[in-house]
Amino acid sequence: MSEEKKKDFIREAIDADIAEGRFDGRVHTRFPPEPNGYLHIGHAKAFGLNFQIAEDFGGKCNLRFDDTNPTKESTEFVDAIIEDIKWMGYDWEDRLFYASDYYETLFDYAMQLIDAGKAYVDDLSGDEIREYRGTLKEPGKPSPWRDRSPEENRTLFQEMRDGKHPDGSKVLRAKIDMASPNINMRDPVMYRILRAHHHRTGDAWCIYPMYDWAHGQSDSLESITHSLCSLEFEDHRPLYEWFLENLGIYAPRQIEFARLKLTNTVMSKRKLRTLVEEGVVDGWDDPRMPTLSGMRRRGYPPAAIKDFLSRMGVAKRDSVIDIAQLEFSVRENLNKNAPRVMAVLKPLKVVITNYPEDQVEHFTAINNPEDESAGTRELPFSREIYVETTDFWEDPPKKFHRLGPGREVRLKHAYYITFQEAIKNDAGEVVELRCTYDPESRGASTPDGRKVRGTIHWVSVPHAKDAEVRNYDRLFLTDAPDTEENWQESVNPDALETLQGAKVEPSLAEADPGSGYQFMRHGYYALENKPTSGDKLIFHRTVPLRDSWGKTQKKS
RNA sequence: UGGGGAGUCGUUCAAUGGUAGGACAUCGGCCUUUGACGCCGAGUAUCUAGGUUCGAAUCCUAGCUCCCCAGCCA
Repeated sequence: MSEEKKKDFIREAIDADIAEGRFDGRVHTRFPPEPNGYLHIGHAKAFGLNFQIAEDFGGKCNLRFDDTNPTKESTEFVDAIIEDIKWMGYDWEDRLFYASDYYETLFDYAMQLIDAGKAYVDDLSGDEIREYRGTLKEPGKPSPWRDRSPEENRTLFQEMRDGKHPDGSKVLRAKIDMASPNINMRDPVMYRILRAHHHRTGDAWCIYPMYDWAHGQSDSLESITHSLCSLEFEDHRPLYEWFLENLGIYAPRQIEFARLKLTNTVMSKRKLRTLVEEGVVDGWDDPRMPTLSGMRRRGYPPAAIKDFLSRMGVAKRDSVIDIAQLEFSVRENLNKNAPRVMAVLKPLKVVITNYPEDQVEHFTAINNPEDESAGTRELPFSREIYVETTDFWEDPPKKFHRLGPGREVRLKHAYYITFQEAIKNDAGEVVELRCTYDPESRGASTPDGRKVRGTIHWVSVPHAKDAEVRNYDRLFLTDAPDTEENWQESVNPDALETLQGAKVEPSLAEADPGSGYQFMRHGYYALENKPTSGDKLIFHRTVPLRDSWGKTQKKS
């Protein structure tokens, strides 16, 4: 289906490179996450693009952790990132790398620049460096240490590595141009002294490369042909090229694209981390989060996420995509793949007064009308059933095709029943319904072919299984909370609704953790994928069914 | 107002000098043993002003608006 789809500007650029014979026609990409948080759907756009392009062009894609800041990184994040990318169906084979694999090489490269008089050790403090850097309009001025000799720089830099200087006392900087209009070129810091335990190199190093110094060389070392990254690195490109050129090593082509943003959520790692740390959500994998682990738990199929991403395409313009677009892809996927089951979320007991007291019948139900191969299952039916509380209305509007005074409805797969009486408690609340059924309507249609407009779902009381159902809504009430000063005030307090007393059909007792279903007339739900205590079933609402009835109701 | 980017329906992606199109969203209608799905239909867009051209979203000029950059973060 995506065959006729227009190629994006990146693929066009790669086509052109191949046509020219650039990189000998090779295509080799990479996804370079920093292991300082969980991956979200924005990252999925980035790694999906890299892996997909490699696949489409018959090339390869590496996974490389850009682990240059040990104070923020951990193996927990490394493991989570690996799990998420695998879940999305991508494979880097044996090409799993870390920037920390290259620390030694990077150190040697730095020495090369020092020897060439293109890097120097600076004793200025952090504040001073900032002052000397100038502003967006004013050029910077050279550090007093800028003209140290290569010999002295070599000695000092070695001492930095050997731990002879305290944290923050010195840095290694590239000697480029303090007056450059591009601030990234004003003698950027290459190394800082940082006595921090690294998740892979342990305490072997007390100096760590800056991302800008590590990134381009890492791509070079891996013979990457196309370094795809987001827009904000556009003006770092000249710096990366400067490093590569002055080192005299292989240079990839960097192409920048716009990050993915979604409405009604936040996407920055800092904000996601805040939500986790302040307990606004239960963790990185809370189903309300835009993280891949959250979406997995919530029941979003990887294929639906991929479909969404391919529909969105890739461009350079800043955009915020309506989250409804994602939900569309999820619904479309689940509509084809999710088995239909009946679940009563807010149960109301119905006694079918003319149905034999101890009788149990079984009806054959189609598992998925969209997929014949999904087969059928047997549904037990008895005198007492649960129906949805909202499927009864004492004083219904005209177009309410459900239970109410004098109304007959179809019980999906079973019988027609007609409302007779509502039993109320002392508070006047309806606690039970009395109905009669038409034995002629077995299988939910009658010989006389009469029309019954309403069809409702139900669960047999003695066969029902208990379940907890968690209904999710948008995490934020506003379109772009990311741009708001007090963004946390836009958190949707009703983003989670927990229903404790749900009753579901017995077949669900055998459901696999993480598997998805359509609760008919409600939405798509996924069984909790984490170990739970007790035998209660916990379902997460993946996405509700579209509801034109609810929509028209709201209008009136 | 230094440098780097970007402006096309409500949203997003296309149209690469030749009829501005798709998807989502919205609004109608049909269908229905899920008020789902499906089907049919509708409306709404080229940032502005000039210029080149038979013809401009596309090329030129001048503006305007938005995003990114002054971490020893990535």
